Amino acid sequence: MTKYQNQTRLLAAVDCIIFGFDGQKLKILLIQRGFEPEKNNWSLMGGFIQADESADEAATRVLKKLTGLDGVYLEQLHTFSEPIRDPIERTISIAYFALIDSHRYEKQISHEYHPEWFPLDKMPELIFDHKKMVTMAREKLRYKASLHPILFELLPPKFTLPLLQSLFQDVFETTFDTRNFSRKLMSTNLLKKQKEKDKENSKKGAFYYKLDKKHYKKNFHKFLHIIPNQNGVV
Amino acid sequence: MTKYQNQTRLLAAVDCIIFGFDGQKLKILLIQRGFEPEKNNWSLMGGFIQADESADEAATRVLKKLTGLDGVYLEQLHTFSEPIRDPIERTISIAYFALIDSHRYEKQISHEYHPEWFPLDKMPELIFDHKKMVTMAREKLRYKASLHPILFELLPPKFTLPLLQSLFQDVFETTFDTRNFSRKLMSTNLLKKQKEKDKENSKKGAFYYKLDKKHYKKNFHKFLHIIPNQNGVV
DNA sequence: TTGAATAATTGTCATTTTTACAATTATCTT
DNA sequence: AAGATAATTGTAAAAATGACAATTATTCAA
Repeated sequence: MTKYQNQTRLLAAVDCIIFGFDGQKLKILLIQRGFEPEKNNWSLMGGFIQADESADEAATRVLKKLTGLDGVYLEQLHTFSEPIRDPIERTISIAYFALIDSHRYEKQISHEYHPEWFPLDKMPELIFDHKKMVTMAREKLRYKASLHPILFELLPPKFTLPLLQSLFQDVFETTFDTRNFSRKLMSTNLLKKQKEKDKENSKKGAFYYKLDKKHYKKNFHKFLHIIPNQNGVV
Repeated sequence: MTKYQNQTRLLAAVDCIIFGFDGQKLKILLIQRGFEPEKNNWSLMGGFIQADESADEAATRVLKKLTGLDGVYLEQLHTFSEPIRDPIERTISIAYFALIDSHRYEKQISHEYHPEWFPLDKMPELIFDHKKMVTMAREKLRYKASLHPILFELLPPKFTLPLLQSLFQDVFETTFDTRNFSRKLMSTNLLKKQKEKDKENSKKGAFYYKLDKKHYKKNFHKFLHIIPNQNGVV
């Protein structure tokens, strides 16, 4: 059979908004673009979709090329398709957001792209419409995190309650009452208390917790409202 | 500057999952495809993205072409990009879901595409991956509707509480206690009681309500949990 | 006119969840 | 042994939810 007639062909790319948490701040991973136009300017990690791969596969490939990581939380965010978003040639971009445990990442990073972590309030100018992508990713992260336990994807396998709370506080730009936060999280039955403590960050030490993986997968949909009034959350 | 070298160009289309409510059942609008392949088989309404338009614009155009309607609730759902989803030529499809007041629609329908409403449990076979799109759209509709007041988009400007409840019940495939449902909806302050009643459907008649548009836009994010336990909702 | 039929409307109480608020505990350092 | 630091834990009031059925407005027929 013949091809479709008289239609516009265009390029399709993926771009990844990669979130990480270093124990202090939520950050995103940016690279310096390696080719023209906008060569050496800050950009999301991305790449063109190849003839034999889906967008999901392309995003997974691109993410692995940069971080070396498999099995990363990756979710399609939105497709950006303004005709002139890329000045060289029409390219639509399917944006994905990824959540990674930055400790795992440190060991395997590819330095080929000059990647760097930026706190969200200290991001440089970005090429094309990447700023808009980041904004949308951030909104979606908040939205999902207020309903589903996705923020655990940013943490190492063992983590303390104070660390967990500081992550939530940073994501939502607010503070929580320790007692209420702890109770809420415990009520999910997602956390398994360990016997060891983390003694690095305090004298008393804080108990480690692990995620109950089975419970996590089973109850991903029925999480809870972390944020009482979702002001400004999309 | 020269174009990007050695990359695959492909076609980009939009497909619309159009939901409507006729007072009885939630339905979706399907058409019979007008060209090969799969000519005359049931399909979502769609079209190729043109050179000068974004995906949003394409979806709006396609929707208007079929329904004649402007200002319809339209939201990007997901991009489908399997390499072989269209056997003729590689085409990625950006799927949108639309919510329309089917009363408005009836007056302006285009019969060029042989459109027909189908209840969700009586859909015919669909071409390509359109079944998957519908499934995802339905999940997203439930998900959003349990958190945000989007179902009003399916109703005429004036509607009764019994009608509203039957819509919710159909979407969530459950029943609600009338007293609790009413209390919950009233607590949103989204509804303005009218003085007239609908006498068509009962002897006593049910009061009409209108949506408080200002409140609606302002508080779209802070709706409520209609569904007590979101079992099976994504 | 009255009574029966139909469907809409409204109220209460027990339970659960949420929120606000501070004292106690474990450990290290001096 | 005392002081410093940060983690851990409890309780009571308020709000939201869930489970339950009686009352009301209207029409139609006797």
